[in-house]
Amino acid sequence: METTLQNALKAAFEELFNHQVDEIELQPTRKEFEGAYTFVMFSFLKAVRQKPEELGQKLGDYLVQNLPEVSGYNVANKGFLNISLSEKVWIDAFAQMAKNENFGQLPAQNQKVMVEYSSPNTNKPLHLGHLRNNFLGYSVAKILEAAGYEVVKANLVNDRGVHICKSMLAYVKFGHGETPESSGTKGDHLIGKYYVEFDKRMKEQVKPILAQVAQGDFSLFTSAEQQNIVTYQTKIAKIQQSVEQEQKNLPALKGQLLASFDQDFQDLFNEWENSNLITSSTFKKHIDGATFGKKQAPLVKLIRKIIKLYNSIGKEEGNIKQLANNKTALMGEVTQMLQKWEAKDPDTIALWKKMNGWVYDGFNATYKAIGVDFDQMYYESETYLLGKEIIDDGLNQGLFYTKPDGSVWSKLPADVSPNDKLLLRSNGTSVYMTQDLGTADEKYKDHQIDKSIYVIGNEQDYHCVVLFQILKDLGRPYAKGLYHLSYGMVDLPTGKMKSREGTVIDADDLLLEVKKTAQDRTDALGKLEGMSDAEKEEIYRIISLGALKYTLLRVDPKKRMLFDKNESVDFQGDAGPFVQMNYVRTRSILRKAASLGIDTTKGWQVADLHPMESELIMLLQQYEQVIADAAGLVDPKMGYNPSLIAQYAYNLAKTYSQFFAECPILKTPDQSAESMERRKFRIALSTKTGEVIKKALGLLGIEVPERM
RNA sequence: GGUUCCAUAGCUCAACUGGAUAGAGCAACUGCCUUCUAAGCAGUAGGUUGAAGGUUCGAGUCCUUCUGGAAUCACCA
Repeated sequence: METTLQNALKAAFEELFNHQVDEIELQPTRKEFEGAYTFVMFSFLKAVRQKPEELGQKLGDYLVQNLPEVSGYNVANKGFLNISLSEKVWIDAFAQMAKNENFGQLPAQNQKVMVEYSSPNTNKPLHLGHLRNNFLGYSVAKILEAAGYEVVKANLVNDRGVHICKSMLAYVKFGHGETPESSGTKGDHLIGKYYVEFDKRMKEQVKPILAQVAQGDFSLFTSAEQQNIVTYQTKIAKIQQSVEQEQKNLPALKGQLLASFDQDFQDLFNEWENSNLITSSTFKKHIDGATFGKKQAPLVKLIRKIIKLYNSIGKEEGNIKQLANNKTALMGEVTQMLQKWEAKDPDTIALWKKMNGWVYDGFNATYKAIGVDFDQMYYESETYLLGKEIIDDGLNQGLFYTKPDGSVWSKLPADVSPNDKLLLRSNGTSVYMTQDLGTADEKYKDHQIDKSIYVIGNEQDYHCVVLFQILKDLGRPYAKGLYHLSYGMVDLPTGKMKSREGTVIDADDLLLEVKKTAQDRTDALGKLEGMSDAEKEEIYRIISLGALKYTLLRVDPKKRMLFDKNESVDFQGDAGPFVQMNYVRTRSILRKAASLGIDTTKGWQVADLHPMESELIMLLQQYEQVIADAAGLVDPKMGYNPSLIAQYAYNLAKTYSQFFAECPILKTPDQSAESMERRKFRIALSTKTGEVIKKALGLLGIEVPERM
């Protein structure tokens, strides 16, 4: 229909004004105005030298005369041509849609796409951030399938390296042979416990080293490291100076303004000042959350500045700590263990396999619980040696070069990166980037994919840019199909999630909590009476997952989002359960219709439409377009975006809810044939809406219950 | 310091990529369950889109500057 209108408008321009138009853009008419499609005329006014009202009238008349489907038009706000379609168009469109079982499945693209997501570390359990990643990846895969692609879901598990050895070592030293069975702990959580344990022990060991450094004794470090430490310390000293500079202003401002703040603020301020101005996150939180008067602003601003400076010092100190960590006895043992692992020492490998097995059991349980799966697993333990032949390839092509110490580097265009990228250490071992290069080749070898989507957080934007650039420079055939679906971090009200500060929301815990809420709410409504416990459990599961997935997917993936455990998982309004509930209503209608003995298989005949009916049909008709948008068929930059589907599903559910409240479906005013036909039509409309809701939610990885 | 991203109602998010009177939900307030599932529907209130300039028929969206926030820039992964 849209293209018919576009062509007709093009023809109109040519016939009426002898003016060639390449592209006509139509948009759905806004709800407040009469019409189905809107043509924005502004850009054409000059070319055809017409006033907006005249042009609108001429084009409108032309459409009405030439297209039987167009029932009318209006020109609004000096430039918007709103085109109305006859009700018959909508009725026919719906009749066709209702027959189409494959509605929502776009024609085959004859292309293969790989979506890589999840990519966990085997040293700690999954948390909220992973959930966003998993839900996004799974949903994008479903959307691409609906858009006609063949999809391979891949998971690249980070199962080797220093961090894995940390938990292994901690387990050997402090584990006393504990197992998931003996401790009653899920495997991934058990390993996570030892990773934390390692960190704790290392912190103890690093203290004396740091004390030594503070006294100017760098004897433990190599000369290069010593240089770095000096650099860091110089930076710290410089920042320290700035702090002192700023601090000088503090007493005066304090004397002037502090009394104007509330008691909470004053208390926190005093505590902060007395603790030698050490960053107090509670104080910062208080400042960020509060509003201040204009007069108070200078003091607040100064405090902010000082806190920020202290944060910078913290970062620099962190760098020194990092170097010091490597000098601890524990880290020495870890390095030894890694070398043993790489040398395939039987005991080390056996331990590694045993512990990884536990983690995989744990992960698989969580994957199963959240309803995601994979077609292809990759393990870094198997891919970390890949990429070496790529090094040769790049050296031959003159894209890489070798430094005197034997390390290999990649040249990069200045606009991509000012620094060259290390690919091979001087000791000949490969880095993260090298592995990823190799894995990219491997993926292509395994599946001949046309497109490859990496679902990775935006903290790795730079890494992906460099990775893709190198592959492009190397002339890899799949390079143009690479796409980094860069999603924003999930923030908590307390700020960023940090495992060290214990502010991580664990995935398994969260699932349990949300399920409990779903159960309480469902039970309070009391609609599940007479069902078995197993049936109820299943419904709690579906609703809680729906609520959780919806909250994480309704936000534009690119944007960072805030997650408040107490408020974020909504069950009302713009939320998963609301959409699910409207599906349930359509099912309820069907059940009731069957019990009334209404034959829903036969067709129906209506001549006109209630406004809510046409609105529903219009929305239903947009479904396939929404899939195309969400899959990036129109514009890849806009695509890979489940939030478009979530928004659509919510709109459809909301519209159905209005229709449901306004239009009696089964109840008829009389027994006339017309009323009977109307009833059958509304049942069909209801059924189709339910189908589309189910399909749309399916693209988000959300299931629907039959009752709730 | 360089680069990139972000700032919209009290809160969480939208706004079809430059279009109409900036929309939803939550929270607050008013109505509506003897009738198809009220996790609902209808309504009220809530905005100088961080600030100031600019580009044009038209700016939340593009450009410049400023303010505030985040990420990143390793022989870590």
